[in-house]
Amino acid sequence: MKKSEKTRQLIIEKSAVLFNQKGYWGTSMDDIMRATGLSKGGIYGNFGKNSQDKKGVKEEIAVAAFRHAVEVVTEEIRRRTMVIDNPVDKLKAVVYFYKERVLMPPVEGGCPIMNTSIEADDNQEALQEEVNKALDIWEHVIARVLQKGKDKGLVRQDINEAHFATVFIGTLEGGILLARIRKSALPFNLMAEQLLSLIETLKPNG
Amino acid sequence: MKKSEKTRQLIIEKSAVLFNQKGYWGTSMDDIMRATGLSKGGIYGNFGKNSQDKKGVKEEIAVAAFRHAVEVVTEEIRRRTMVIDNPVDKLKAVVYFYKERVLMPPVEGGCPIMNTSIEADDNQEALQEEVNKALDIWEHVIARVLQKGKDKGLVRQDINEAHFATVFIGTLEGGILLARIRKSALPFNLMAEQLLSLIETLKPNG
DNA sequence: GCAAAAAAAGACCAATCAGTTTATTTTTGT
DNA sequence: ACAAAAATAAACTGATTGGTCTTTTTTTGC
Repeated sequence: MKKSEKTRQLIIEKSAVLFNQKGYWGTSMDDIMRATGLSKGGIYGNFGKNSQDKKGVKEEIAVAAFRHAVEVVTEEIRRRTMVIDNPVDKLKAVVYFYKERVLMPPVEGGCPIMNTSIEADDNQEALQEEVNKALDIWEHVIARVLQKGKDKGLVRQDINEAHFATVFIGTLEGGILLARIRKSALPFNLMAEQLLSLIETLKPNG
Repeated sequence: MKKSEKTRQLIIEKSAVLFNQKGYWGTSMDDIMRATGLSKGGIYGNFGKNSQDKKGVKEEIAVAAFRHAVEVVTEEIRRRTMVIDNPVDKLKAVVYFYKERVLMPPVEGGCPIMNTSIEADDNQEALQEEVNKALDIWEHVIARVLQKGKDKGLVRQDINEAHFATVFIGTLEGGILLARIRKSALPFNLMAEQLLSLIETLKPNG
């Protein structure tokens, strides 16, 4: 790994936390310099290289940081759920994961999808698109789990996987939002209760 | 009504939209000047009056703007629901309202509670507190509707009003978030479906 | 180990930030 | 209608914004 790639990674990792905590407009290049210990040259020398001009380096970093933040979260969830075979238990494990971590999220600041989507300006198309991509992936992962469950006869055939995935994510996000406002896990736990009942209804012969 | 009060109201109304759309850090005093057609003097002359110095006028406006935005939303919902007596139908009407308005919200930019809570910095205690107050009121309103329903025998006695209120709001917010990311009402409608079923379970003798 | 290339430091830029101040206009109470 | 008071305009402040540029240092390929 070249030096520049290491530095790039450092910038991405440090700024991912900054952006997730303080938002895009609340984070300055100076913040990123301080967090990485780099100078202007160190930052601008590693970003904006492959584009005609360096206008928009901050947004370029924000996009890379967002991708990284999502990757960190998904990786932690993957670690927790990959050992679980049963699709119903797998989904429950995701809920349990969030129950443990709503107030101590993998990336400080909360859910990157929620934070980024809400703050992303209309002219920040790149960021908006990244958010949509991340959501697409999430929904597909859940839908695939359900499909496999159907194939094995562990999930009812009349379930619409895509629709279930949307409700699953929406309920989690709603719970995360309230828990963060209240600085308490209780609101999330109430949402989780609903979600766990909903997951139960996936089982056939119920 | 004195002139200054009219101007104050103008500033609050215009900046409520700005803050809800572009966020606190994304909105500048210049934006507010342009939106109101006022100069620096016009803005700073009407805010920061009752405090020792004028440091923090922007946040003072943001707090007033947030209160106003919440008031606009609640007023619209009140208009729609006050004619409904049955508590179950009343809650359903709230869901219907959001179904119609997720992509055309009373205040452009979406739900002020969601937007403000996510962007509000840790040092912006005033804003955080306003968000919590607004959420308190919302939860109490819903809880009171449920309590009245219990009194009339239209709602099951074993329902925890406060908990139900939290799940109600959380599900709405989760739906709003996804709908706004997708720029589509579909995700909200799926969440609304769940919520309407949940509301049905409030009925006794079910 | 050395020259070429890459990376980083840091001074610098114009633009913009929130906020202040003074001069002028408008509103107000009489 | 008029004087006092309130409201507003607009020039100004110093700090900070994202980004550029030149110089120095470090890494790289041989």
